Amino acid sequence: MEVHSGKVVQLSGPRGVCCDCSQFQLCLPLDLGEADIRRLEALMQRQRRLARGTVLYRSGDRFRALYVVRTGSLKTFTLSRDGEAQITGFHMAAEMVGLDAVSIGTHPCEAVALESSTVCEIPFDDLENLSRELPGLQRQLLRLMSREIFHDHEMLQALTRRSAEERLAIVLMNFSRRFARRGLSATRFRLPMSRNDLSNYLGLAPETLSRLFRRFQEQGWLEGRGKEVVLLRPDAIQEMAN
Amino acid sequence: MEVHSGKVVQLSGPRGVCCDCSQFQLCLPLDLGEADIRRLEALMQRQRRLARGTVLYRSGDRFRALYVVRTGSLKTFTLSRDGEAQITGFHMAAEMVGLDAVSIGTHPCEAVALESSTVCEIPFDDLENLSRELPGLQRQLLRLMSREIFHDHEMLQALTRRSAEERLAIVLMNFSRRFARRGLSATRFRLPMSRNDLSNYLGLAPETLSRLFRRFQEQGWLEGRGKEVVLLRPDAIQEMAN
DNA sequence: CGATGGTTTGACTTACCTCAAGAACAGTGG
DNA sequence: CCACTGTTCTTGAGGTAAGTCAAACCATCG
Repeated sequence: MEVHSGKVVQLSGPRGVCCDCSQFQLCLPLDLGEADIRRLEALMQRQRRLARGTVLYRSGDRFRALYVVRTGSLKTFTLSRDGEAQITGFHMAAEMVGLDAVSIGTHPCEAVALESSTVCEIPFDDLENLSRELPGLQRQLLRLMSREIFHDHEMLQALTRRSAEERLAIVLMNFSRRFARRGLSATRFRLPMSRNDLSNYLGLAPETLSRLFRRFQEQGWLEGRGKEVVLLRPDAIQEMAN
Repeated sequence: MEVHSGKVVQLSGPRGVCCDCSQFQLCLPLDLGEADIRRLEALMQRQRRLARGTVLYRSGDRFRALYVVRTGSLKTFTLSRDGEAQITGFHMAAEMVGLDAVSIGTHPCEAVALESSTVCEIPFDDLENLSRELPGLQRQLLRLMSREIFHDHEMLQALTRRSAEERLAIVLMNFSRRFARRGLSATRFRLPMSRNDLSNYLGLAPETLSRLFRRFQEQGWLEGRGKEVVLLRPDAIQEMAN
């Protein structure tokens, strides 16, 4: 699962923030020369600030760029014919958004900031051109997409074969891993999304999710007030997630 | 959804069968010179025959090649810790298998022939190298992966927000479209997989699926004996699938 | 022919959803 | 700092879609 290996490429952007790639998955496993770094850097100059609730792109928008979350977090969701939303993913710092649009040229889902966030815009045409010259970059791009597929398959498995409480355990451990990857605590973190969003993502009613949180607390597995969560028995939760 | 446009590249393989690309999604939208066609062709020479039930690759196998289904059909599925299978997809002629392995270098799922089938093997390293020189090929590769993500998201939506009968309607129309795309009848076809596999894919108990088929027949929407299916009211089924 | 595995049917159970009503919370403005 | 309003979250009661279990049925196929 972890593709984070190899030399870390440190990029410093124009304002010294945008292109600090120590977290950004697209650069990480690359081993580029100074000149190549500059070129990749050039693609990532454009940065956008998003207030909570801001739409990054809408379903149906023309696909022009991929985005890397720099700070904060986003959710992506599809809207069915009758306006029902289905959340397809949450995207935290260092993660990429928009990969599902490459195929059809328009965004099949909508991306919205869950909190005040910043994202880095990468024009796709330019990225594609550059990746033609940098084999490592090309491979990494494919890897990211493949990883997305892999994740979706895990999610499919979870949503069909697992009980509600198993799903909660799975998603909790998933977040735990993603926070840990960024050097944050694996047992004490803040879920950036509402209970509603989370229940939607898990294919459950909000009421069911609420009851599950209570049950987990009664069992002494976690403590949570609001969005803050402390995992007291990560081993037990992991066991449940299997 | 349909990326099938542009000039059709006709390739004739060594035995005159392997590389007839009129159906193969990787070549379709390309506009290549004679020399390039030969090179792409060269990647696809290796063909494998699979008897029903034959394993193409196992979960955990080192990832070396992608496969294109030439005839017959395959299923792919993941195995959870405790041996439970979750079918992630059915793959018919002209469709590609193995894309989810690019990320981690090993196959995360297992591929098995549903009937006597043939597949075309494409060594991934070679494909990657060639795609560096042929921009159209590179883009098409990304597109295929993105389409897979798109499909998975649709599936996620179906499995969480839709009732059992809606799911059946969705999958029936999906197959209908895929058969039609290959020039076969959209209303009269043979489902290559067992009821068990189909129910697993839809996240339902086999019994539930059986009852659904009966209900659809009672309503005069379809007729089916065994794996043969005739859609009598595709409009109604489409309506249900929404 | 019986043996094997897939499929159907019926009776019963249950995990989760729905509905409805409070409770906690987050802004907003006084 | 406190009302006030709207929103999100929790809790309870009751219903139902789909799962489970068990048995009968039906195809292949040696």
